[in-house]
Amino acid sequence: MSFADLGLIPELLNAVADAGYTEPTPIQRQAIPIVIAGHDVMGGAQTGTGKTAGFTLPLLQRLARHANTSTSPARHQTRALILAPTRELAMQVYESVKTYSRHLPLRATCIYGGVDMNAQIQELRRGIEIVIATPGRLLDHVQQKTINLTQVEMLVLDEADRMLDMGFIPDIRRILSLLPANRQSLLFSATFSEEIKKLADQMLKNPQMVEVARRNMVSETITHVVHPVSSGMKRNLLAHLLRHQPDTQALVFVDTKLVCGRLAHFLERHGISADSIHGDKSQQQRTETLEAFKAGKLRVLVATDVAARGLDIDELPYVINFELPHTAEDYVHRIGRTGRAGHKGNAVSLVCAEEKHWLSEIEKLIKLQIPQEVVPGFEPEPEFFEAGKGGRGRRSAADRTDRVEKTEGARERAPRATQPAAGGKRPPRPTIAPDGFDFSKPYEPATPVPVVDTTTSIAARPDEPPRRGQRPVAFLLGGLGRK
DNA sequence: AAAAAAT
Repeated sequence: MSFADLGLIPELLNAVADAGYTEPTPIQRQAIPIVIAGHDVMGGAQTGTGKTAGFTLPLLQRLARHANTSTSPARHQTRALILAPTRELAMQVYESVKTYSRHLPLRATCIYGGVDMNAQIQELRRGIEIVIATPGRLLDHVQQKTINLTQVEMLVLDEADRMLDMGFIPDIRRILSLLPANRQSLLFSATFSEEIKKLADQMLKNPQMVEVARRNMVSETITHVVHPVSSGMKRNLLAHLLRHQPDTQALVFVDTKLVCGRLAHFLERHGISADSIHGDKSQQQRTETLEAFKAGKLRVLVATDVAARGLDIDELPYVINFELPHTAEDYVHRIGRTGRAGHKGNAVSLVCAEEKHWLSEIEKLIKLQIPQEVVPGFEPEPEFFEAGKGGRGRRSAADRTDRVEKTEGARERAPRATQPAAGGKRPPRPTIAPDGFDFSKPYEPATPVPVVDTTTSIAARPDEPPRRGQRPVAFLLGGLGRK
């Protein structure tokens, strides 16, 4: 089975060949002929299955039927609209459209927030057939009458479930009301809740179902592992793991924007090139950081769930859950950034006692018992191994205090600097960082990692998180505040 | 539970 067998026109076949693809993926085999035939599609595909090309190629072919000919009623009008939930995702679809449309006289542009509107307006004035957009900025253009959607022939809703989660429903409905009723619509979603079905009912006419096997929710080329660890030692363990895999890149997920930035700083201070990406960063920073990571200029990208879905990073070997996601579905999306297109991938999760509950939810969903490996020197709280304990529901203030003490205890037990032999060379002091990191540990990465002078850089940083001894107070206050 | 998205 080749792309030619799917009925694609030569211009598209050439573009596919230019991009180096030879064989269509299952979702492409299913979707391409259906879309070319003009049907609406309800697609149940995970990302990383070739979904984007699966709708981009036939969409271009439909538009190419009368591309910019003088007889075309919609010459240089917006004829296709693709909506995506995040800016990065929109950009990625745009790249795909650009790649496959290179031999066709069709123009595409990407419309999203966080950047200057004027450049987008100029671009739209040129006459653009294919617009890839996030909903908010698109509506902004609609309001300013800088885009006309009355000639749209094709609509794609990508990652529809995510759009729902993000509260985009009103925006989507609004956009739908602006489009001609006589159009072809494609809806892609990883899950099918009642709400998605409702949306599909309103949006699609006699849709054909396209679905890749449900059981392959999680790529089989991914190796999963859980490292039980106390919450206080997580970042040290992360640095430890990264130092033992010196040549690999890793995408590290955290739950909050605050932790995101701090963790990236922590890794940088420990000589591991890292940066962070989250929604509070400027769009320019987000774009640049992602580019740097994709280009291999950055070893570690610390991210919130802004990067959890759909992002395609070539041959990314490691996804690390620094914090376990609180829904099992998020786990599937996060680790879906690795093990793509048949490559091998590793999904590593650092799990403390409080997170055990989420772990069992995840294992239920992916129908897989994830092996647990305690890394020596980074043992978890004892309660991690106690059946039924850990993380279910809210914790009382007393519990929280207890947890802090346990965490501090774990730090006390962390390996101490070895005493220098009398008369021997003294290592620089202190060798134990305030956060408990032990610099004297005999790390021997295969290739040396650049060493930063952590003793001075830590002392010099005014924006450090609170030192030991202050933290329990904050925890206590938080606990009391709950009542 | 937090994050994402128009300003």
